[in-house]
Amino acid sequence: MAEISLTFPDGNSRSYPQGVTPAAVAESISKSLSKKAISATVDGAHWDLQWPIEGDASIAINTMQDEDAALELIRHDLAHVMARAVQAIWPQTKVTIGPVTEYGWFYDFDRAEPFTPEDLGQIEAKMKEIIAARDPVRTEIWDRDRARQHYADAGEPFKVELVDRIPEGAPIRMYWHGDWQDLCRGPHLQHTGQLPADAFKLMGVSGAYWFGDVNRPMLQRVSGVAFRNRDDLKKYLNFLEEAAKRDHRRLGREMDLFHMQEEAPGQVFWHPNGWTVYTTLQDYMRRQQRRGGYVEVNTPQVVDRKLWVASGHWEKYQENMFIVEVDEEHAREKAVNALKPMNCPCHVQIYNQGMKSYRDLPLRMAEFGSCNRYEPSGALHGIMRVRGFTQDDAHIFCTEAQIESETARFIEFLSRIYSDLGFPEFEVLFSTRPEVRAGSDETWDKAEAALLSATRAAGIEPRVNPGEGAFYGPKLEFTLTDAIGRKWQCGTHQVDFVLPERLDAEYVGADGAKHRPVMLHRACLGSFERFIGILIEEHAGKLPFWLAPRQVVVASITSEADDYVAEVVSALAEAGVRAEADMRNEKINYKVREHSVGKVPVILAVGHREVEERTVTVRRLGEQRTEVTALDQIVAALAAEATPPDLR
RNA sequence: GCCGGUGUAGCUCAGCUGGUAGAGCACGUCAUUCGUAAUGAUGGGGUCGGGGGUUCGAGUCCCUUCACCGGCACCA
Repeated sequence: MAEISLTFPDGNSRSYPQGVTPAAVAESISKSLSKKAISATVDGAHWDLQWPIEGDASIAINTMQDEDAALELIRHDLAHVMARAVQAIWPQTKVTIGPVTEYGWFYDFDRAEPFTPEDLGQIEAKMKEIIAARDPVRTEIWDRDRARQHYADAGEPFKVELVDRIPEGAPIRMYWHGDWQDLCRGPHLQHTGQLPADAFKLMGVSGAYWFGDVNRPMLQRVSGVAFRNRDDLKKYLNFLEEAAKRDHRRLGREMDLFHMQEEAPGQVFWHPNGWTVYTTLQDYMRRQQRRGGYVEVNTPQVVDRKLWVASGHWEKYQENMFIVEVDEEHAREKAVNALKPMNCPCHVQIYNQGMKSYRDLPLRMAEFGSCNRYEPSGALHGIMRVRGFTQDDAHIFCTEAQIESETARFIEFLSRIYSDLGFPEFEVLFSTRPEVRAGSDETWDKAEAALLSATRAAGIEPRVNPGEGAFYGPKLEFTLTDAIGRKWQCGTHQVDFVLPERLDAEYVGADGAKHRPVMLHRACLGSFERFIGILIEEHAGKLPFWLAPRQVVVASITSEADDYVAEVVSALAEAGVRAEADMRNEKINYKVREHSVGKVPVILAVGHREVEERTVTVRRLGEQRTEVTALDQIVAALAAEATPPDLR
């Protein structure tokens, strides 16, 4: 029999018969390794212990110490164990797919009855039984007809479809966990007893379309999380609790920033505190835009259908628009208007007033554009995904030759803003031409090259997202990562060849002839609503001092200090600090607690001593420590801190 | 939009198998003037998300509708 040579991680090689399995290799090394082994890595591929190795290769035997392999196997085997448990309890359930996710797995089932949250406990108990049974896992490769027939006989139509979808030439692997069988690409553990029975948890039930397609049946997804040990699971559950505490919907209420109500779903009622954050951020953006060479405009909310037809929105975006019909007395038919879902068509109207020359370009037109989109009800989420919002929007009208320099300029503009707002790091995604598109290949070549080279010139290598560009042009998307690792796409920069054409924008070139400008759609924050939501969650409500809605509370310890409290508050207000007095007849403990819960960054406590010495006792949010400081000193210090980053 | 869940006082939540709504916090009043995360007493506050039905009787059961939550789909 032919021999092959396997090279171990330490560099040593040994020869084995061709077709040897990693299980046998582990066995040949030591009894204990063969027990502990969970899988192998063969030439970089994750390899089942039962799969034969047919040629010379590098090999490493994985154990639970190898985190990546261990987590993948634990989660993947748990998916199978769960599906088995579900079919054991409800035999009529049809199985579909059960992949590994970031922290666990899910399995989609087809069953007439819905799973209830109470069912989860039962499923979990059954899973633990299966783990305790230490059932062996085995695998075979079948041919397509046999696999298809097997699933057809078993009444598993989804599996039949999966068999059909496996590409020609790829092995069709059948797996057994004990006597329970599933189609699976593997790899899997040796036996169910290798699963940690105390390190997983079922998290919930939800709906999911088969293959993500709205037109296909809706399945029931049961999902879980799993780790290598109980501590890791606990850590993860803790993390979820922490994330829940940062939830902007909860903090929005606790900090009295905004509320939402049934009568205006997906729209924000900004309270004084929240509106302070909003306007502070907007003031900052307005200064940045002026500095960045933009002109600011403002355009109508309710616009006649004619414009949306011309721009193409009526055809492509209508179901997302709020339509407003107006019955006018002498008109033949109702006037049909729509609330603007985007600002671009209106900006072109301003551009089109008067003849533009190439000397006017690039023309950077910004608007804090208030838009309304009829988002599907299921998409709404706090102030992050809403139906009424304001974008920090701008359109740059320029020539094709200016795309590159304007892109570079925008990336610089956005970098500074993100850095000021506490996000020095961001990722860039570059979406290239889709199948269906407007504009010539030559134009696309130029635009894509311009975006790419401008991004690279900024020292950023974008991740390419092939074919995901808009039909009207390629785009860059800018994504922030927050303090707990979640990603938020905020900024965007899109080239548009189509809208200037549709809305007939033109300029007179140096040659005296008329030309089409290119439009660049761009935003940094995206929408104020969403960005403020991100800021709240990023900082867990403890916003940077300059953005904090209530910056300072001056709290009296005894009512004899009231006059001095008022004096301190007005000194701070005079210096541009948002300060308020708390002269209520309450103990200082009570006041400190209340304002700490309200995330006020600085509490100044004053009693007899402070009145006499003209000082204040400073307590910063989250610190136990207090510090006595002279009044004029703290006023100057807080005034400096309250200054927005761009004015320092 | 789809699947599932939830909706009781401003907030967080209790209210068993139907018998006519309750706590803590918040708010008002009074007392207390207090040194860094809840002082005490006392008072007011709910057509139980909306509509319809079953029933002698509905917060509780049924239907319907709206909103929210978790996913899926969507985010040209």
